[in-house]
Amino acid sequence: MDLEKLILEPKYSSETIGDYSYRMLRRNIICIILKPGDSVSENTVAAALGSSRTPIRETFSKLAADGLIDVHPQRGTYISLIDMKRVKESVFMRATLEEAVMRVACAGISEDQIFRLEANFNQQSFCFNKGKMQEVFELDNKMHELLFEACGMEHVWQAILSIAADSYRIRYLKLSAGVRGEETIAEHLEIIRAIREQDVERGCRLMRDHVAKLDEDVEVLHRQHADYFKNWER
Amino acid sequence: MDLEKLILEPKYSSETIGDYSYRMLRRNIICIILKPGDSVSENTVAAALGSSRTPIRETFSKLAADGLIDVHPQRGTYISLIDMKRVKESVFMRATLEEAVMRVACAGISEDQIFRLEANFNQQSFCFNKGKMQEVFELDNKMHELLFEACGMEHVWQAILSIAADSYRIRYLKLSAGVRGEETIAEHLEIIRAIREQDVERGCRLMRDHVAKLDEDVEVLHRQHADYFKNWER
DNA sequence: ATCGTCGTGCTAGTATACAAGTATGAATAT
DNA sequence: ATATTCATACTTGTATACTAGCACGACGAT
Repeated sequence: MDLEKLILEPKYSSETIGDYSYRMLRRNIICIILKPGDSVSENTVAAALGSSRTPIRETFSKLAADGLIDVHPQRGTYISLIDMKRVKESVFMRATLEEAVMRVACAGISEDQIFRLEANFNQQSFCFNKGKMQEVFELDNKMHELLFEACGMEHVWQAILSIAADSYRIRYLKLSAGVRGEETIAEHLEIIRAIREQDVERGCRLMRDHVAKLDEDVEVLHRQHADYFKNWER
Repeated sequence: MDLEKLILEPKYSSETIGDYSYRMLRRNIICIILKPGDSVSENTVAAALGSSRTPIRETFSKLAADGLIDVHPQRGTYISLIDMKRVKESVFMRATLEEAVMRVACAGISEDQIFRLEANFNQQSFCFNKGKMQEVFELDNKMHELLFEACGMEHVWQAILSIAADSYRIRYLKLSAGVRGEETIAEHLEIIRAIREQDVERGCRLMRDHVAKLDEDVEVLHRQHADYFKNWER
């Protein structure tokens, strides 16, 4: 185990150690700093973050619920492999729900909500041109969250997140590999335009296709890092 | 706080105290033994279950994620009010996803899967006639889980569960009040029949209506227990 | 050389003690 | 009678110590 390379942002003074360690660990797992199969232990993480085991245990419990770690009592804990079965289900779920939400959004959301989406897109475009892919990644996620929020579906987005962690790892790998960066942003622009023009059918189709594209072009990832995956069978 | 009336099933020897306490607390909250607004504390629960605070803390963390308790640091923890906003989102999500899953199921699932659904229905009907509403409640939930499982969507069902706790409390209240018990079971029969006959459109419509009916006839609950709810505005 | 035994060190699960902040109510001053 | 102060008890957050079980390697018997 090798936690020196952990990316550690500063801790907000208001947040508890438990919240902080969850934020950091989740981020490091999704960004493949902690690699699938790597071993972690409550003790070493606690030491790396300069805390005791108690708040780390809470964090492990949440990460296990996310499917990001596998806890084997009395044996050890490991960063989970990316489960393609889970990814497939996550894509099905997102495609279904985001289409339904697009139907609501295209029926009409407030001008302010549209502005927020456009402002987010503006930042995405800017960061992409500057090569700040980490920021693009987070803005992408945030844009979808904004859409659910605009439709009063915050909790539905939370539910999606609860099984989307593996999809995030794939999305991050693809972004790192330079796969489908520009196209993705272009699709975002089209989606926002459909919302503005209240073009329901086009918007739904765009969103359905957009989400489904997550598991396109993943073969190249599998070739490079076959040991990151499980339940691959395509 | 008044934990004498907690229903405590025996603990499986294999499960940890953390898992056991989560199972018991969740059950007692959903069955309104612990009432919305009631105060609970890590200490008193630990004492009631004869354990220390550590595993109870994990349980509290999970219950908070489910939206079943509200933790106020240094002040106290309370059984959360039933959030009608969350219920509304949960119904939207279930209606959308269960329809999509029905589309898969009606396209053809194995004979064995259909048998399991029918066996479950048979038990539902039996228990209902015997007045065993607690069992009916659990078989109802199980039936929907079986359907997702038959379509290879176990994780999607898990995601639904992650925001469905409040809906469960409502469903339980309705069942206790004798609201729409028989109709619900009749609908289950129709749904299974549609699957067997591979009648996609009828199956989807039945399921959509079935799920949406959760927030029908809830006014009577609100009249009886207005203090159980928040974000009521209908 | 191979197999089995046992000890050592690691793991996660649990118990307990302490820290820091909040609500409450009694005591006191006005 | 009312307002203020302050001690106290209770809350969750954190740290630490202990328990039980597994992996692994050294060592010895065969």
